[in-house]
Amino acid sequence: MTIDNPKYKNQGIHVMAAIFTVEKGITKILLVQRKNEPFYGMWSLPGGALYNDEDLESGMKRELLEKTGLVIPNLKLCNVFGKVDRSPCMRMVGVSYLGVIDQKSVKLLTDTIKTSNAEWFPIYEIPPLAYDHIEIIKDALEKLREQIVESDILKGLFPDKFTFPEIQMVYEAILETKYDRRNFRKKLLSFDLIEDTLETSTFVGKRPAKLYRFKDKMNKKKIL
Amino acid sequence: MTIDNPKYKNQGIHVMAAIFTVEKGITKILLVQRKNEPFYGMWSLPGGALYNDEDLESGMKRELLEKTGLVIPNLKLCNVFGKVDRSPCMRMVGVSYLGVIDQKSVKLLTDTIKTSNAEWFPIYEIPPLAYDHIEIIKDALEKLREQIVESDILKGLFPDKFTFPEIQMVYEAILETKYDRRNFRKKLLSFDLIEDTLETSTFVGKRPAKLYRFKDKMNKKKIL
DNA sequence: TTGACAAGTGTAATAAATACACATACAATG
DNA sequence: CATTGTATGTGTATTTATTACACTTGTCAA
Repeated sequence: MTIDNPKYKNQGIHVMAAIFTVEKGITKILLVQRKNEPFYGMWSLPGGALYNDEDLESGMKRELLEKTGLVIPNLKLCNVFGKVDRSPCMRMVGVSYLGVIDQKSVKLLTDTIKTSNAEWFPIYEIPPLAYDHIEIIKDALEKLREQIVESDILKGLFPDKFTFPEIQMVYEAILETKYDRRNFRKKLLSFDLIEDTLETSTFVGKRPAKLYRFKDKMNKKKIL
Repeated sequence: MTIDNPKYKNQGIHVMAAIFTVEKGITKILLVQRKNEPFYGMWSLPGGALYNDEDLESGMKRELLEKTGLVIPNLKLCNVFGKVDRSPCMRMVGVSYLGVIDQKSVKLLTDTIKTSNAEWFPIYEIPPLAYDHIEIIKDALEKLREQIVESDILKGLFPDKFTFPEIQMVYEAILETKYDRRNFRKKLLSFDLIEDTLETSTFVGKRPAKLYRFKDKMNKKKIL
């Protein structure tokens, strides 16, 4: 195979990040506003073209930093989008990443070389998006819902310590359900993902809550 | 972004298929032998470069057909491999697919324009492979083990009818465990994936077994 | 008809998931 | 300083799912 064969020419790889947060019980996603054609002025997932000399994940991290200023600790490969017509200019295969972060702990860049804005949008108030990004978000949200069960992806939201009421609220927001306090605690502890810090949150005027943190190791899920 | 920017030039997409079968209790994978540099003479997963004018999955199907003669009914997107140095010539991002088929029901092409052979290899007797294909197989096998539980991916092995002893043997081969006959039957039926055909296998001289088939619809898995 | 062989089936014991209510720690107030 | 409000923490009984386990049935061949 040679680079000069027109069958293979003009291909590129696009990396995009679906970064979620939960704020006051509302699940939100990070979008940026485009400053260039195509899709000038429209909102889209942060991302861009992969360079030749960088790994996929490095490219994703660079793009995220350039367009939003964020560094996401727990970025996970999510999916591939390969329809011929998904990008109007050249042939781009899209690779999506999934991440979670605490909205309050970060400051977004709101003007960069390629974007004129960056904002968190509630997942039920997403504006019209560039490319096939709305499909990519739907897919990423599904994956997020699968992954918060028995994975440490929520470490992005709680890099440090958290209380049970806090993390339960996040589960309920993302999965759109309510759980019994006692059963939720029992279940989450059984996953062996988190541990007691022996500290308590000295806090708002009610009974203080115990503080937990994510463990380093992960547990294996058994099948059948 | 423009095609002339050298940062983005010389990228390509490689599609590869990890096609598994089970024969007499042995899990096997389909490999082809390369007829060209790089990796001349070595075995590899069937696959090749994506054309500009085809969707990812179409490209995968074309490559599979060209290199092995196979048409796999239930091909599933598996993973993406994006390390810079994974291909020695130009920058190629790899996309893997996962499939299952009945070895007995197909005839492999053993000489094509790019390959000099195609063979089923037991997963514990895989020869040295081109590129990072051994990693891709390990990953695909993990995914296969996840997917045969509560998905219809084994439809590829049993496009038509099958008996419980037959399908149990396949589960046991892939997952490398043994299951109790009664419990296995109860479990598989509870997934709501298969149905009784009301026929029996008129067969080898022992008690005839009932025949089942995969349903068309699938069931949803609940989380937490 | 009888024996060998693999297929079919049900139930008891154990483990997991669910439903549910009261006690406790802090802070603000009288 | 006692009382009240509020959100946190905890245990147990019930139901459901999983696991372990043994005998009966249909066909072929002797």
